[in-house]
Amino acid sequence: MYLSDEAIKKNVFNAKMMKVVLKRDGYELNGVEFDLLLAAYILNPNNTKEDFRVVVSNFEYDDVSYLEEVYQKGVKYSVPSIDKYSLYAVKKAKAIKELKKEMIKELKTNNQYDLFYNIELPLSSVLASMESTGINVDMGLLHKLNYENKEKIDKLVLEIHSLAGVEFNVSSPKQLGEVLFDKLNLPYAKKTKTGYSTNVDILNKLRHHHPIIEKVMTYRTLSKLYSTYIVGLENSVLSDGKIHTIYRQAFTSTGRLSSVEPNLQNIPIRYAEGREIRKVFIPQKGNLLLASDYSQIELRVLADMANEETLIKAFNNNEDIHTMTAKQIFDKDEISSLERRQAKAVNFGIIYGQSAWGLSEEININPKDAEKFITKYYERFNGIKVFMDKVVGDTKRLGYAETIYNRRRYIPELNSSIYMQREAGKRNAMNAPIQGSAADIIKIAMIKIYDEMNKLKLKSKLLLQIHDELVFEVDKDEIDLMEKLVVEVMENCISLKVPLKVDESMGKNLFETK
DNA sequence: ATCACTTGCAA
DNA sequence: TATTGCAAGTGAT
Ligand SMILES: [Mg+2]
Repeated sequence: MYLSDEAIKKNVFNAKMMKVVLKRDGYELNGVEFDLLLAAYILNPNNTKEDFRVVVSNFEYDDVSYLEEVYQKGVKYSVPSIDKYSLYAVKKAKAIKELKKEMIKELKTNNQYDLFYNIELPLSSVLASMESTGINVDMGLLHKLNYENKEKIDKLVLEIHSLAGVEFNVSSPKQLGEVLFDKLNLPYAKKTKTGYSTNVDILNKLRHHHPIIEKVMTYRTLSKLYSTYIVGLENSVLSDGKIHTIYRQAFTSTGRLSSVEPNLQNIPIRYAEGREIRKVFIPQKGNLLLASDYSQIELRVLADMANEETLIKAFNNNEDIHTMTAKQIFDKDEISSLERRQAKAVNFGIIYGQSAWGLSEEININPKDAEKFITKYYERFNGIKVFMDKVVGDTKRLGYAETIYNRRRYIPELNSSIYMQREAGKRNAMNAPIQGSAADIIKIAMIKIYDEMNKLKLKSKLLLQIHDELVFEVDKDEIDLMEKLVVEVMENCISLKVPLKVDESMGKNLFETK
């Protein structure tokens, strides 16, 4: 009753975790009006630890033990005695009580109370529900993929040893480097801190120099899939047959979420072999999966924030943005697929604050041409240029960059005496408002969708968030309703100078949704 | 055990 | 010398 009573207000540290743990034991937690973890994160997302003591230390408060003291480290880890834990709990409660007022005051001073109270706090309930629900997994298929991949990898290793004329650990970049560049004397030897570089860019250049290269590349692909996505996911399935990822809500410096144990925000999709993994993610009986993703949300956010006329017009006319960009920077009307690809890279680069050199490396052109593209881009999209210069200037002056919803990222590196750090600081400053505002927007959409689904007492569930995409488990009786509801809310949850566009796709597994 | 490093997966 | 992440395997400590 105390826990579930909305009218009894609670002040806590990490409401999301509390809700998930309590739910597991059959208790509901409602009425949270202050979460110190979230408040501290909003006040400064660089302070990113989840240890209570470490967080409050940033507010000059030290009368609480470190987690390590309460639980011990490593093998010595143990559940503390009741007395020890009680003291810890009471100290935490006291700290929350004492810090609450000044933290809320600071949030209000910064115009961040709305972000705290109306976005992050309600979002913690949405995320708790997503974590508790979990996503269903086809264990049989996962085991089958395990067997098939193991066989392929074993064969590849034998072939690679034979081609090398020596047995070695193919997974060791050190040993592989020595085989390729010392024993086989292949070109493009490039040093890293610890030895030769053997990453995919290097291997690609070596493709036609020796038949071992192709095999090594296939080995890399398959062993990545095997270790991280087949064995890794198998080990993450709980006794309910589901995977329950944990979202870190108070961690990234831009305001994005991240996903751990396992990370469900980096499931393969770009290449066919890896994409197969997606077939193991299936809905519960009587449901389908619905994936809804924002189209070009970061460029749309940029168009809005920079008030860039040409870009705004293009989005309002629902033009293909990369083709439009190509027309502008190449000064012509007919755009080849290569030119579109290059323009797409430029658009990406703009969001990341990329240099001409970086762009040239990315799309294999010479730095001079890359420089021309970028110059032309800023000429044709002058609003972007003005905006980026303003962001860097403001950030240097204020110490932080900010999003549409006043989320801050402090960037002290901008005043560093070291050139590289200053340059990195500029890129961080240019990227933070874009990536961060996109994160704000999808968070708002999640809250509104979750509220609406509860109001309508729907059986469907929000399962996953992948930065610009939401995945739902949709009851077969609610398909039409959910398709409409999700697009409607995602596209209209905020109003920018450009429309937001959402693509939806329904399927029997995560492979089919797209 | 823990850590730094390299590599590769996603938006 | 492109942003934000997580995690596996190796090899050193
Ligand atoms: Mg998208």
